[in-house]
Amino acid sequence: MLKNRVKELRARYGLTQSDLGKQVDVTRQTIAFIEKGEFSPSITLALKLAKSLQTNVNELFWLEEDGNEK
Amino acid sequence: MLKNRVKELRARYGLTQSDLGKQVDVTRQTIAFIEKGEFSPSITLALKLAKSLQTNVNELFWLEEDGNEK
DNA sequence: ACATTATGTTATATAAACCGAACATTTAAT
DNA sequence: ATTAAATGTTCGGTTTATATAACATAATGT
Repeated sequence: MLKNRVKELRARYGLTQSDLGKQVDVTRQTIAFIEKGEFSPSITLALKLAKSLQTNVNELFWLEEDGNEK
Repeated sequence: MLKNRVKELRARYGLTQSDLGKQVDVTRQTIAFIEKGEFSPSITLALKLAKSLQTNVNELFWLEEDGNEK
C-alpha cells in the first residue's frame, strides 16, 4: 500500500492544494486525490512534488506492506 | 525529461526483462518501455523496481531539464 | 543447422491517472 | 453574521500506463 507525506509537508510550507498544483502542473483535485491516497501518481509527478516540498521521493512516498500485497 | 538506470542495473544483476517484470508484477513489455524512456511509470512501480534493483527511487529515476520543461 | 531464449517492436484493448467544471462544506477573517 | 478562501467530492471527459498477443531478430547452446 502506497503512503505519502504530501499533506503534512504542504502544510509545513503553508501551501494550498492550488499552490502546489500550480507548481507541479496539475490541478488541485489531483493533489487532493494523492493526499487521500486514492491513486499512485507518475514518478515524474512524484519527483516534481518532492522538489517543491524540498525533500526526496523516498521520504515523500513509500510502500507499506500491511496484510495484502500481491 | 525523465531518465532512468533500469537497464544498467538490471544487467548488473543478470536479470532478464521477464525476470524483473515478474518480480515487480508487470510484463516484460512494460519493462522494455520504461527502459526506452517511453513512459513514466507509477511511483508504486518505481518503488518496486528500486527495491528489486537494490537501490532507491532517487538513484533509479531523475528529471533532466534540457531545454523544454513546461 | 536447429532449437531456445532474450530482446525489439507494433497493434489493440483496458484500467488508471489526470483535467475541467460544478457544487457543498469547512475554515478563517472581518 | 457574512464573506472569502480552502478543501471535499463527484461526474464526464481525455490521455497515458499497462496487459496481452503477435511477429521479427539476435544471441546461445546443442
